[in-house]
Amino acid sequence: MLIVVDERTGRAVGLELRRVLQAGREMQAALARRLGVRVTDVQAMDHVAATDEPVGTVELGDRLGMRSASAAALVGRLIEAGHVVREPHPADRRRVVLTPTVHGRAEVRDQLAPMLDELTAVISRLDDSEAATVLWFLQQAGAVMRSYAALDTDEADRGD
Amino acid sequence: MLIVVDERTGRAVGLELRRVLQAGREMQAALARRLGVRVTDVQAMDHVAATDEPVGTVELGDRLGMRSASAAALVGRLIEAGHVVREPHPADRRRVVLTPTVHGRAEVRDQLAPMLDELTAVISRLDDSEAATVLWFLQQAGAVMRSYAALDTDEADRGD
DNA sequence: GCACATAGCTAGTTTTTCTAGCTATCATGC
DNA sequence: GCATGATAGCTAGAAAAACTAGCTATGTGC
Repeated sequence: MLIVVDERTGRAVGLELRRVLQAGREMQAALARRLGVRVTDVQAMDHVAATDEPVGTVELGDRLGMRSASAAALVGRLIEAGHVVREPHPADRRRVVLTPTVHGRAEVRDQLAPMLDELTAVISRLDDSEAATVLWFLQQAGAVMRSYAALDTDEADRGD
Repeated sequence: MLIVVDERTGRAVGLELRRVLQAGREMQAALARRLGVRVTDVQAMDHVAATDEPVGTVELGDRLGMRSASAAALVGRLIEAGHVVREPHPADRRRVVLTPTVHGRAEVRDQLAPMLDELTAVISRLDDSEAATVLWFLQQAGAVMRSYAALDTDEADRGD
């Protein structure tokens, strides 16, 4: 077995990733307070706004760990608040496509702007190869976590 | 102004960080399902188990973005489920110190073990200097997000 | 000692999520 | 082409969680 990172550093990286996830939660809690909404709603907006492929009600619920009925209620709230719009899916008439409104997108962006600027500043201190390393790590870590989450979906089908 | 990372790569790093935070949420949602508890409870366990300094009821609530009353109820649930114990703070008699039980810690660890192994494998593919870069970035990103969250606490004091 | 802030809790209310079950649409096998 | 089963989304009513308001006890600063 190849060990290129000494054990202590490896532990530190893992721990720091955990702390980043925690910090992300704290940040979202703060954002939710500022916008006057619940944490769930902020998380939902993040998922609606960030994905390349369109998100529907059930998909959104899966990602947030809630049932489809709860997700439907959540989407209703977001629509009523004017944060997202619900449109029919072009190819599948069962589905809907959720898209953030200009207003919803701007509200979040305005609140996060100072933090995103700082984050950009941090990134800009990396040189090209360092940025590539960080990018690779984030991709790998994200993939590992997503595959763990996907495993659960399969098990849920068994209905234990 | 010094730009060492080209704009496209910088954007990619920021986006990937966002995706990691999302993946972290999905992972926790999956973990919550497997353990048969709510997402909030898993997040609470994470904060109770991970910090160097002891966490109390109010502090826990702050990190999760909830009021102290809700946090007290949450702690009650965790205690009743046998996941944490509540002990008096050694120096401040107003406070309590929350500590995960052996049982609670083991339950989470068992469920996460396969994912943590994969994560360790990813980290071990970094050489020393790469790991240092990743560690630095995670520390910086975490700090930025935490300081954003802390800002909110100040504003909340103004009670607007 | 006194005023004020902080940690934690209880009680009652509001909000959110859940379970159960329904319709409509899609995918598959015959 | 049409059953069969799966999937996306929704409604209704029940259960759970978070909220507001307000309280006690302890700590902090004058």
